[in-house]
Parts: sequence; C-alpha cells; structure tokens
Amino acid sequence: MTDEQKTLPKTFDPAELETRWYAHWEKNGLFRPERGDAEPFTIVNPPPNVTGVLHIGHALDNTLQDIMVRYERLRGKDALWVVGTDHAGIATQMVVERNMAAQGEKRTDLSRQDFMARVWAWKDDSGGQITRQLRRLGCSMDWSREQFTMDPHFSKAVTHVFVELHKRGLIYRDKRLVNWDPALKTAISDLEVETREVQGKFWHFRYPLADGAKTAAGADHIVVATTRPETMLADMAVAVHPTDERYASLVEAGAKVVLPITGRRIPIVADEHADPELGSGAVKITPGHDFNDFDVGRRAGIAAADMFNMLDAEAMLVQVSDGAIPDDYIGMDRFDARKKVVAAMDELGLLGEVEDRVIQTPFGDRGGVVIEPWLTDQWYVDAEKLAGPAMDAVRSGDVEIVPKSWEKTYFNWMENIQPWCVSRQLWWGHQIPAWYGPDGTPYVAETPEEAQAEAGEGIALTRDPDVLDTWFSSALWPFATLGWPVDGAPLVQKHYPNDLLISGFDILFFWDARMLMQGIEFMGTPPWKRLYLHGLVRAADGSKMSKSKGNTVDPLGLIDQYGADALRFFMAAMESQGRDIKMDEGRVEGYRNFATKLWNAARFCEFNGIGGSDTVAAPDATLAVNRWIIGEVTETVARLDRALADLRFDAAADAIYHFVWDRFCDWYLELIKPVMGGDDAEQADETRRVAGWAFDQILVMLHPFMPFVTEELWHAMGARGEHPLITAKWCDTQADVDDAAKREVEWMITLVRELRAAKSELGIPPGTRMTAYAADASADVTALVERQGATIDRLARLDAVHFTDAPAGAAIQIIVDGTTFALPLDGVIDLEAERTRLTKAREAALKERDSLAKRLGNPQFVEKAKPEAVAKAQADHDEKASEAERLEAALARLG
RNA sequence: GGGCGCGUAGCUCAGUGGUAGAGCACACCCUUCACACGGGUGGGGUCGCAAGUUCAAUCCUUGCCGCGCCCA
Repeated sequence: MTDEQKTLPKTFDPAELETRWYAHWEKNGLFRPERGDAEPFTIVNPPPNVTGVLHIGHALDNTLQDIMVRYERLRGKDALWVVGTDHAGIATQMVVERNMAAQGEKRTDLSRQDFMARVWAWKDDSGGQITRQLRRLGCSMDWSREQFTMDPHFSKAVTHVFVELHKRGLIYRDKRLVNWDPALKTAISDLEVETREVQGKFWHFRYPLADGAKTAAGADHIVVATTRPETMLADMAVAVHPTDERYASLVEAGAKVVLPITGRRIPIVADEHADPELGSGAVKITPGHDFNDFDVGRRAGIAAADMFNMLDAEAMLVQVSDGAIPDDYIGMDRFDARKKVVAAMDELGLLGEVEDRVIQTPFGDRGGVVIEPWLTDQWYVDAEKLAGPAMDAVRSGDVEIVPKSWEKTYFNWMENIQPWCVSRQLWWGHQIPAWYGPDGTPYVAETPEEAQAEAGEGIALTRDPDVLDTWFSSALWPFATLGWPVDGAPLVQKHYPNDLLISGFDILFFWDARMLMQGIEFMGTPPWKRLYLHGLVRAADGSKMSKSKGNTVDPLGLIDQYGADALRFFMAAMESQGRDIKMDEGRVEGYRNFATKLWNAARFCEFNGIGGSDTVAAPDATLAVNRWIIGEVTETVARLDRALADLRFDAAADAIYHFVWDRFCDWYLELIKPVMGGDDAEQADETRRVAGWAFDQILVMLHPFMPFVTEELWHAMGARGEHPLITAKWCDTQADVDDAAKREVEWMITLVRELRAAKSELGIPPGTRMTAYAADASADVTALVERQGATIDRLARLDAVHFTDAPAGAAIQIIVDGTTFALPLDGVIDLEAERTRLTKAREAALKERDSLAKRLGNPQFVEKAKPEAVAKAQADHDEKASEAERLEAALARLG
C-alpha cells in the first residue's frame, strides 16, 4: 500500500477497495497487532458450521462483534477475536453421505476410518466457505489462530472434559428414552426437535378385561384412545387416575386386560398421569415408546431394561422380549404397522370411534422425519448439577445478560433442565472415550492404554462407537480455543474469561448456557462477563427468512450492490435491544449514500488543502466555527463511547451518522468555505488544521462501523506512514466544549434557516441577495454580525446588515433569537403570502404561550413540580410571549 | 395453558414523566465551484383502546384488543 496522493474519483467503488484493504490488513497481521502489555479484550465468535454459508443472521452477528473488536482495538486494547468453524456432526456427515450417494456409494460400504478420511477431504476441499465470506464483511478476526472443533488440540480438550466429568460423577450411562431420528439413525437433542401440527386421527380401542372382570359401569372392557395405535403391540399397562371411581375396584382387585392381537395380559395401574376428564379416563401405557408412559412405567415398577422395544433404529418393527407380536408384523414400517393394527382391531370388533384430530408431532429438524422416542443406552451429562452455578453466575451479576429481559427465559430453561444426552450414533465427531469389557462394563479414559490399565490386563476391550454431541465440544470454545488444557497456556491466562459474547437468542440454550456451565465447571469462572443476545433478521414483510419459503436475502448480494460498509452500518443502525430486524433494502441504500457523502466530504478537503492531522488532541483554535466543531466532535465521541458501553449499536450509529451529515457536512464545511476563500491566511490555516483533525476523528469514530471506506480515506487524506486506521488511536475526549462558540454558530444556523424558510415560502429564489435591517439588535448581535460578515454573506446571501430601521415599504421579517431582521423587497414579495406566513408563526407562538401560561397558572404545578420544570416553563413562556409580540409588530409593519 | 416481546408519521424504526423524532417515501424549489447516491423548504402522528397513579402520561400500573416468538 502506498501513501501516494491521487485525486479521489467522484464516486467510489466499494468492491475494489474492500478487497484491497482486507488483504492488506490480514497480510500485515493488523487484526491482532502485538500488544503484549495492553489490557486484553476478547470475544469468541460463535463457530459457524463448517458446512455453512454466510446468511443474513451471520452478517448481523459478526458485524456487531466486529464493531466491538475494532472499537476496543482502536482504544488500544489487545483485542482478540477468536474464530473458527464447528465440525457440525450430523450436518457434515449428511453432506458427505449425500455426495457419496450421488456416486452410488454408501457410508457403510466404507470402514469408519475410510469414511472419516472422506469427510476430512471434503472439509479441506469445500468446507469453511463461510470463513471467506466473513472476510467480505470486513470482520477482523484473528485468522492466524483459526480453530476447528476437530483440531487435535481441541479434540484433546473434549476428551479430557468427558473423562473429567465422568470422574466427577457428572457423566453417566443410562437407558432412557431419547429422541431418535430414524432417518439419521441417531439420538438428537430436545432442542433439535421441531414440533409441528399434523392432521391425524384419534383411535378408540376396546381392551377386553381378563377373567370376567367388570368396570363400575358393568362393562367388560376398558376404552383407551391413541394417536399411535401401532404402539399397542408394546403396551405394558393401562393407567387410570387413582381417584377414578369407574376403575377403582379393578385396580384394587389387580384386574388385568388382555391386550388384543398380542394376547398379552397387562395390569391396570393407578397413576396421576391419566386424566379422568379425558375420554374414558383410561390410557394405554407403552413405556418403551412414549416419554410420559416411560415415567408411568417406572412408577409402576418397570425397569427400563424390561420395557418392550418394538422398533429398530430405522423404526421398523422387531419382536419384543415376550415374543408376543405376531410374525406378520415383524419387519414392517411403523406407519404400515399402524394401518395393520387398526384394521386388525376393526376386524376383532374392538375399534371404537375414530376422531380427526390435529396432532402435535415431533420432527427432526435435520432429518425431516417423525422422531421416535426410543429406548437406548446413552451417555448423559448431569445438567442439573452444572446448571446451579450457571444460574448463580447470572443471579450474582458475574454474568450480565443484555438485554436483561432474556434472564427470565434463561432461568426458566435452566430450572427445568433435563439430563443432557451427549452421545450420537454418528461416525463424524469426537468418538466417546469409553471402552467396554466383555460383560459390558465401561472404562472411561483419555487413552486406550489407560482404559486397559483400568480394566486390567488381558481383558478384551471394545471402544464405544458413538460420538459426542457437537454442542458438547462447542461448549468448550471460550477456553479450548485458547490452549486449554495445556498447563499455563498464556492465552488462557490473558484472555479467559472473555469480555463479551454476542449471539443470537436462538442459541441461548444450545450453546450459550452450555458454555456457561462448562466454563464454570472447568475454569472456575464464567466464560464471559457479558452476554449480548440479538434478534433475528426478518424478511421485509416481517416473516421469518427460510430457504423453504424462498424469502432469504443473500448478504453477499447486498455487499455486491451497496458495499460491505453500507450493510454493516444498516445492521448497527437497526440493532436496538430486544427487537428483531426487518430487512429494509432502502435503508442499506441510504447508508451506501452516507458512505458516498463522506467520500465527497473528503474530496472537498482534498480540493481545499485539508489533510490528515498528526495529533489526536484537537489543534488550537480561535475562530468560533473551529472551536464549535471541536466541541461537537467531543460531544459525539462521548455519545459514541456511552452507546457502545451500553451495547446500544443503534444509538452509536445514530450519533456518528448525524454528526457527519448534519453537523460536519451540512454546516461546518459550509461555514468554513468563506474562511478558506478569504484573505486571512492565518485563519485559513487554522481552519485547515481543525477541519483535517475533525475529519480524522470522523474516520476513527466511523471505522468500527464502516472499516473499508474510512481506511481508504484515512490514507487519501494524508501520508500515514506505518499507521493504518485499523490500529490508529481512539479519539481524545479532553477537548472542551466552548459554549460561546456554540451559541454563535447556532445563532448563524438559525438565521440562515429562518431566511431560507421565508424565501421558500414566499417563492423568492434562494439565491436572491438581500440587505437586512435590524434596528433592535443588541451589542452582542451587532458584534457577531460584524465578526461573521463573510460567512453570513455567503450562507444567508445578505450583502449587508444595517442596524437601523428599514426603509418604508414591503419587507420580509424574520426573528432570530429575539432580534427582528427586516429585508426590504418592495414590489417583489407577495404581501399576502408574507402576512399568512407571519400569522401562522404568531398563532403557533401564541398557542404555546397560552398552553404554558395555563400550566404556570395551576398552583399545584408551581407547588409540586420540580423547580427546574417550573423555571423552564416560565422561560419558555416568556420566550414564546416575546416571539408572539415581535411577530405581531412585524405584521403591523406589514400593514 | 405458561413466559417474553411488540403495537409511535404512508413504510422501517428511535425516544422521553413536562403536549413527539430519524431514515426512506411524498410535495415544491435548486444543473450554487465536495456530493443529484446531492442541496433547500414543507406537509403528515388523538404515540392500539380503556381505566388508574400523578400538578402533569406516548412514557408508570391494571385490564382489553391485535401481532409475533419461545415453552408445555
């Protein structure tokens, strides 16, 4: 990169300079400059799936993180943004298997080792596209330390954590029902189950009572109803409510039901789960295939190992341990079996009513098929124990959740947390470090040797084929990426705990909560001090974006069209806490225009000999405009600092946007034009210095939001040597705000505005030059007008201001802060229009005056309101009253 | 059923216990020497509805209506 001066083109090409600057930053290690002694600032990026491509949600999440990282880097901190990808067990295995299927191959044709090699080859070849896409967004992560959850050091940490948790009794093996995905043939998490409403049926069956028993009503059968009739083949009981009189005698007598089709004799048990108000009040109990029934079964004394399991991994029917299922059912698909059971019951005359019903049905969010509660042996983390300290951390304020409203959701989930099933029946992932002896005894150890030592010599061991849930490993992200568990890893010492985590609220449970639990368990402290949760980016109509709806917006397309800076600024400007962002392309375009505005301000500087400054502190200034803009910069920096401290990205974006456009471009640059073109070289020099400094401060303040265009202009404005903007110094907030200068400039702005408004309303061309008469001007105003003659001439188009009465005749009259200016334009102005204008203004002033008078006339207000409020009302009242009087006088003069 | 959030200008959104703001859109004017991806001026809102607290409510409380999300 050279600092060679070249003239800036009129509009700029974001694509060209984005590519150029990103490469420059990355090549020169500027994302993480050597800052050994500096205070650390650390963020870990939610690792995107290695199969992922950048979507609009990533764009939001990463923009917010980059803003904070760039901001803290500018503030001199040793800012580390950890980046990497997640191996995404199921998703990646699915991608590779799909590719294999296209070649007519199956995973099971290969050895596990060979399959793993295929996955790695895929990863090296086409995985991690998203990392290149994050670069296009301008994200300044530390790519030199890019991580992957299957990296050897990371895998080591995962194994270590598993073994440690097992030692601590926080991981155990258990036979329970899991959410089984028959398409993927693995257990999946509760959170990966999506409940959808499906049109189904509610079949009523009559189960005959055994041995001639009768219900209280004299029936020889019990009616049960089900949405999943096929499971009756594995029924182990019928449950009724303990207080249900209809069945009390049956329960007491230990009566049994003869299950149709299988002929199995099953008990009638009393259990609160049965709702007497619902249907017959009796429910069939299939402990091996329903979560509620599992609990009922256990309460009835059935051990998990004894529960009938009538399905295989693909949800095809298999024989159960009592051998009662007729042979012609074996090997059937679960849905075919459903039809067959219903037909058989009908044939037996035991089918009652069949109701149409909307059924809440669980689907696997990846496999897309109906989830089967399935009885298997799995590894579980005792999440309840880990959740306690994780809740305490939030309660005590060690971890602050922003916005706070998410705390309730967090606690609600944590308080009801279930055992966390961490084993998955996949090949791609961290294989569980457990080995089984011939009798099934598990030995958990970090290496096969250690397992063998534990089991004893000569015992044949087989390793558990399963892998760990991907979230089990990503929960270690805040410290395993820093070198843990290597003793004394320097990055861990400096960068753990991290300062902040930014994530979408949708992964609060999946990831954030699990990191919090594991961080406390293994590091002794929570992984971050603050957790910022943002919302979703929605389609323009407010609907959720989804591939299936086809309403997604591609962030890369927006970058192509408007530039990364514009997209980033949009994300920041729209990010108000606790609200989703609705996509609004018009706004993105507006922020592209904003970047162009800045660009053209730089061109103005270029044409006027205004260049970059070499101090962070404001230059000395004597002129009011210069002292004013210095004060405005200081106030803007303060606003920005406050907003970012509060993670109010919208307020931060708003502060810099309005400063640049409304203050700097619209007024400051206009106000200095006469000075620059004037004949006082000293004043012009001072102005160049101040303007150059102020523009530099803009570039620094805006850099976290719009890194590319600001870096380009930083170099265009001057030779910066070895000091690119990305590692420049943050603004100084020491400069004073000069109130006198502020008053003076604001007075001029009011004058110009009033005059423009009057001309516009009277249809006088804005360029018309006029002369003003201000007979009632104070000494201060007189001095100001004389001092600012050139500026007033230029902006207000006033070639002279006389402090005498205006000559007789028609004139425009404007009031600026208590001074009336008459601008004669006999014969040109439309008297009637001017009368209307003044009348309208007077009415407005009177209305406000009267409203304030009414308030002041209320003794309770004067008595009870804060003294400041009363004083302000009085002052406003007086001002409005005087304004109304002046307007009255102006109208009288008009005749 | 439980929890959370939202309802402010045509649209997208800020905001504050003292009678409301931005961007876009709209109307009119301006080819002024940084910028038409621009400049200027202006119109537009009973701040969802109702009650309460208060000297004062768009803002606090309660209820209702409408919308969204999460959990069961």
